[in-house]
Amino acid sequence: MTDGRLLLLDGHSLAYRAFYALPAENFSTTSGQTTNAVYGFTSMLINALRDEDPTHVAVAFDVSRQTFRSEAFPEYKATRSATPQEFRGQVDLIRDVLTAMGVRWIERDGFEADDIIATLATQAETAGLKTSIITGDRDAFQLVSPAVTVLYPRKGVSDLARMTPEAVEEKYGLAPGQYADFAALRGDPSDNLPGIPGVGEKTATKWITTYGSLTGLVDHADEIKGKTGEALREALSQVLVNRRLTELVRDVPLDLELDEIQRRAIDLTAVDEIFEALQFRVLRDRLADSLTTEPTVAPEAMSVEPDVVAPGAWLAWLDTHCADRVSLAVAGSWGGGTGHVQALSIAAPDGAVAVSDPAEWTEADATAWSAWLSDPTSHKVMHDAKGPMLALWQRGLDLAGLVDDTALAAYLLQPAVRSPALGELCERYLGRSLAADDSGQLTLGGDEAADLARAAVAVADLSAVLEPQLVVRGATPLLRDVELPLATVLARMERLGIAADRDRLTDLSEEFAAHARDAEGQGHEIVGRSFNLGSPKQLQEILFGERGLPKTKKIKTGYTTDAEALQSLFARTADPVLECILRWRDWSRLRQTVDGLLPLIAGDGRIHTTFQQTVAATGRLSSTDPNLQNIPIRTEAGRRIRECFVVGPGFDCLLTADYSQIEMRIMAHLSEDVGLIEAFAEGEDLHTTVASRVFGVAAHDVDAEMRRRIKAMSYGLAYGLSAYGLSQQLGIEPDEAKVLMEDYFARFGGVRDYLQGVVADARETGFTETILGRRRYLPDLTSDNRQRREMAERMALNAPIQGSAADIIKVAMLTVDRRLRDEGHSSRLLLQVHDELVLEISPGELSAVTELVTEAMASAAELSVPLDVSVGSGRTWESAGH
DNA sequence: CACCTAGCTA
DNA sequence: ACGTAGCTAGGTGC
Repeated sequence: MTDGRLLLLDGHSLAYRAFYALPAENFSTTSGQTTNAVYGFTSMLINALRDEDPTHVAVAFDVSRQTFRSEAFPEYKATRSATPQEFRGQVDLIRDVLTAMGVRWIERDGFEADDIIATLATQAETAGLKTSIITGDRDAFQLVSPAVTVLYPRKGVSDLARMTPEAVEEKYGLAPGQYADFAALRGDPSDNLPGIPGVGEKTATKWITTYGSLTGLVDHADEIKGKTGEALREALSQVLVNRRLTELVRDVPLDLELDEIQRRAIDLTAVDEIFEALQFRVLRDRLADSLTTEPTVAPEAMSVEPDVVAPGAWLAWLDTHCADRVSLAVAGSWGGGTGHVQALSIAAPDGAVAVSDPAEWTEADATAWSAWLSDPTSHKVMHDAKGPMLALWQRGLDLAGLVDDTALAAYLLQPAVRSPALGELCERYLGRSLAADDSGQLTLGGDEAADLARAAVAVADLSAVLEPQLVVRGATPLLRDVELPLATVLARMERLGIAADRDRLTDLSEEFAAHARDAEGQGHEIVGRSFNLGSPKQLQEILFGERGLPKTKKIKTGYTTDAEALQSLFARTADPVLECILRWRDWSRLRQTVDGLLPLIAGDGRIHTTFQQTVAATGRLSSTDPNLQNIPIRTEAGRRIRECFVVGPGFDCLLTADYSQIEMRIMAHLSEDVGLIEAFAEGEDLHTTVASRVFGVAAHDVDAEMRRRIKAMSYGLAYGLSAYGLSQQLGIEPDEAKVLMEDYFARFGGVRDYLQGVVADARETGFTETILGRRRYLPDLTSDNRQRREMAERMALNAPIQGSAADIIKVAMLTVDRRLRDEGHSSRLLLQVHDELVLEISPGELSAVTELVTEAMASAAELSVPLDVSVGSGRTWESAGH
C-alpha cells in the first residue's frame, strides 16, 4: 500500500468557510432552503476528489462544544456566537450528500474534528499512505510532514494553499512540529485563547526559533528582557494551558480500520437525487465531468498506415473510397488571403486512408482531385477549413461539399476555449494525442505522411464525437446554416482584401512621425534631458519623482500614466510636459498604425486581413494581421488613415452599411420592454426619446447633457455597468448615478427585469444563449470569488446582446454574399466590422447593391423592433462612412 | 519569451 | 472592484 492516498476533510470548518464565503441569496432552493454551505463544501470535495485522486477518504465532524478542551479550559471557544439558523440545517444536508457520494463521515464525543483528522493522518502515515487534509483550522499545520499536506482555504472555497513542510517554514519561519508551541504563544481570538499582551506572530516566531520550543522558552523565560519579557512571565500559566489545547490528539479511539474508509464508487443515481433536490445542476455536471474526464496524460497517438497510391491511380482510388462523407486534412501554410498546399490526406469511411503530394500528380490525378474537391455532392469534413481553402484556391482547386468543420463545431460547443487546435480537441474529445503542432497548420516533419494521415483520421473521429453533441445541444443549424457557409464567405473576403493607397500611407507615416518627433523634442527640453516617452516606467520616475506631480491611480507596476490620468493631472497642475506626452502618444500611435499597415500591402496593392471565426467567446469575428476592425475613426487625423483604404481599379466605389443601435434594439427585443420598443417605433433620435421619458420632459426639452447621460446609461446596461462605473464615466457622484439608474428603470422596468433574469437563468443553467441559440458557458457565476463571480455576471449580461448582434450580421453576410452572386453582380463583400459591412461596388451596380444590402441586413432577423440600416458610398472608406 | 501598459475599434 | 468583446505595439524583466 505504498501508493495509497488519504483525503481528510474537516466538515464543520469547511462548511463554515463556505457559509461565509458564498452569498446566501445566490444559493437557495425554490423551496427556500439555503444551500451555500452545502454547495461550497460539496464543490471543495468534488475538486479534491479530482485533484488529489485519493484511495481513501473521510470527513470528520465536531459533535458538540463539549470536548476535553472545554473541560480543561471552560472559556475555550466560549465567545463563539450562536450558530446562525441558516447554517445548522445545512450540516445535515452535507451528511446526506456524503452518504450519497459514498464518503464516510466520522464524529466522536468529546473530540473535535481536527483530533479525528490527526488520528487518521497518524495511522495513515504508519501505514505508508500520503495524506491530504482540507481544513480551515490552522492548528492542523502541526500535522504537516513529508507524508501529510494541509490544504488550507486561502479565500473562499476554491483557492487552497498547499501547506507542505516547506510552505509552513516559509510562511511562519517554523517547522510544522513547532506550530502548536507557536499557536499557544500567539493565542487565538477565535477560540478565545488569550495571547500575551504585546506579543504577536513575529515575537512568537522569534522566541520559538531562538529557544527551539516552548519548553526551551519557559526554561529561559527569565532571560527575556523588557516589557514583553515581563508579559511572558505574567502569562506563562495561560500559555501552558493554551499549549494543552492547541495540541491535537493523535489517538482518538476511533474503532476504525483504514480499509473502512477506502474510496467507493459514486452512486450516481443517489447523487442525482440529492443534487436535484438541492438544485445543484452545475455541480452535478462538474462531478460527472470529473468522473468521466480521463487522464491528464494523453495516451499514445494511434498508428495509421496510409495507402500508397501510385501516380495516375487517384481517379480509381477516389472513386472506390470517396463516394460518401470523408475527412480531408491539408498540410501547408495559409494566411493573408492566400496559402500553399504541401500535401493532402483523406480518411474514408471504409477505413481507407491515403496521403497525396500534389507535386507528384499526373494530369489525370489532378483532374480527378479537382473534380472530387469541387463536387458539392462529395461530402467532406475538415478542421478549420478556411485556411486550407485559401491554399487550395491558390492551386486552382475549388472546394465544395463541406458538411462539417471540427474547429467550428468545437467552437460552438465551447466558445470560451480559444483556438480549438486539432491536437487539443483530439486529446479532449478522443483521449489520444495527435502528432501535429499547436497551430493546426500541419507541418510535414519527420514522418510527414503518417502525421497527416493521423490528422485526417482524427478529424473523422472528432466529427463523429462532436456531431451528436451538437444535435443534443440544438446547435446543428447554427453550424450548418451559419458558421460553415460563413467560413467560405470569409475566405473569399480574405482573398479579395481591400485596396490601399500606399503613397498616401507613406506620406502619413512621415507626417505623423514628424509630429511625434516634435512633441518628443519639446518633452525632452522641458525635462532637461533625453528620455523614452514610450516607457511608462521612466514617465513615472519623471512625473511622480522628479516633478513631484500628485500620484494617480495605482496599477501593478506603480501609478498609471494613461491618457485619462495625464489629462486630469494637466487640469490640476498645468505641467507642460504632460501635454507633450499626450501629444507624442497620439502622433506615435497613429504612425504605429500606419507603419503596421504599410508592410501588409500585398503585391496586388491590397491588404488582406485574416478573420478569426473561433476566438471571440460571444460569437463575434475578430480580425488579425492586420486588425482592420480597429482602424481609427474618432479623430480627424485618424480618419485620414481611413482615407487610405480605397476602391480598387475597375470598381466604382466602396459602400459601407451599418446597423444603427443594433445592441439597443436587441435589448428591446429580448427584454420585451414596451417603453423601449415604443421608443424605437417612434423613429426619432433614440437617446432623446429615452431621455424625455426618464426625465419626464418633452423631447425638445432634452438638452445635450441629459441625452449624453442617457446614452451612456443605455449602452452601459448592455455591459453590466454599475452605479459606480456610470458615475465615473459621466463624472458625477455615485449617488447621482444611482438616482439616474433608478429613474431609468422606473420607466424601463422590463429592461431591469430582463437583465436580472438573464443572470439568474444563466446561474441556473450554466450558460447564456443568443437568438440563434449560440451558447456561452459561465461557470464562474457560482464562484465563491466575488470578483470572478461579478465578472461572470457582466459577461452574462453582455453575451446574449453582443452575441445576437453577431448572429444577425453573420446571417446578413450570408444573404448579401449569396444574392450578389445569384443575381449576377460583380460587387463584393470585403470587410465586416461587427455592425458594419464594407463592399466594393462594380460600375453601375451601386443602386441595386445598396438596395440589396439594405434589404438583406434589415431582414436578417425578425425582431420586435425594426433593424435600421444606414449606408454610404465613396471612393475611400472614410468618404463611404457616415 | 511572457507579462504589463497603453490605446484603438464596435 | 467597480463596462463587454477584440488586436497590436513597445517596454520590461525573467
